[in-house]
Amino acid sequence: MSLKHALLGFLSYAPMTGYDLKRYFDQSIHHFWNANLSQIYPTLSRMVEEGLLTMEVEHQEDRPNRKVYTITGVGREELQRWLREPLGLSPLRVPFLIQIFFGGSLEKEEMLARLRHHLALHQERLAAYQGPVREVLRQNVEATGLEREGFFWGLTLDAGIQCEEGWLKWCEEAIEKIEAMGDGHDE
Amino acid sequence: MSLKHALLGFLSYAPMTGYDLKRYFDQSIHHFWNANLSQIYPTLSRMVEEGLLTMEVEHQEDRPNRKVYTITGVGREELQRWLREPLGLSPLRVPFLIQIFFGGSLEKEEMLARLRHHLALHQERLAAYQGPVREVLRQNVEATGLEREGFFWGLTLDAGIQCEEGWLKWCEEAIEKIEAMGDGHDE
DNA sequence: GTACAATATATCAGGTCTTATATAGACAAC
DNA sequence: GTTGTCTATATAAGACCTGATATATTGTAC
Repeated sequence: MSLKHALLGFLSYAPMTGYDLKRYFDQSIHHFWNANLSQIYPTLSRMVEEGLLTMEVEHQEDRPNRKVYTITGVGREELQRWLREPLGLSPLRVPFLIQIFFGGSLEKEEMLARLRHHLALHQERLAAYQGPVREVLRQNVEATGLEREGFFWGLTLDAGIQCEEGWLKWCEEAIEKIEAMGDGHDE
Repeated sequence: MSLKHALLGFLSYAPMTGYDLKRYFDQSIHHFWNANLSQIYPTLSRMVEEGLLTMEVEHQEDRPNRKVYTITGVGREELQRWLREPLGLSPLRVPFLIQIFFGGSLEKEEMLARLRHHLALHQERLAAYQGPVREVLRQNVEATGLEREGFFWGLTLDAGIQCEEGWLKWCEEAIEKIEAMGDGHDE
């Protein structure tokens, strides 16, 4: 289970609450793995049962108590073990390509609209990766001083950018090909 | 729910059993959407309840009866509606990048091993897309005569290829960068 | 001729993830 | 002044998906 190991990873930097962890997810690995609080909380509880984490309650008066999670020795070992484990390729899940696959019955203009919309979404995402997302990463390296770690954080962002560039190129080529087609349902 | 619409898509070509549908999935959209039989069967049942499909049992003596599913008018309408619906970008889920992200604590050689392994997997997959997968697609177009549909089937395969090429480039660049690093745990 | 894989069909248990809901203070908008 | 949104914390219901299991025939390997 990858979520478990992502949580171990962040908790190997410092003890945190589920809410803190969610913020780290959103800030740093959101471009290749997301998680909801409603998924993080029960997973943390399970990890305590498994001995990977310990939990301490910090009382607060004005809002719900903070449950601070700390990684155990067993947790660190498990993280190290998993980091060395060879993983297969993760299957893709792209609903948009289902629309394309069965798009034979749509008119040419409708298909073009779909593709142009998708192109715009990927352009936006690419711009975010190259701008604000890269910037947050840089700030995190500066704030923590984790130079070596930061190098690998950057690598994952490079992967996201490479991916987006691939999608952009594909969208552009697909649009060209469809524009070159005859009108209506034939070519 | 995308699975539902993928099933509607295939059933818009011809009536089929769950088992048949699984074969189509594996043959044609496997590179961007997969589904198990254990997921397909209950989904088909639900779709009958929703009025999107009808089911007829064909008795067989030597093996379990065939349950043949046929798309209804309502089902066709729902498919057409969905094909025109703008979709957001699907979030990526790449466990391998979690390993990279938290890989700062691994030795250089261990990281290189991870990346080279991953590179080989993507090379394999790219070769499959360019060879056998493309060939099966061509045969399906020939067998069905669905020229226009085949064009869109091909587009989805192009997307898969583009994606794989992006990954290959990323892996190669990452390997170069890490090789250029000093030994041990620094810089 | 016996073991193993593939074809053909399907269910069930359980794990993962999403969506909706709950509480409560602070702060901004209008 | 009240509506909305943000910070901060968490649970519950249910949808979605994976992995294991079941059965019976046909074909392949040794």
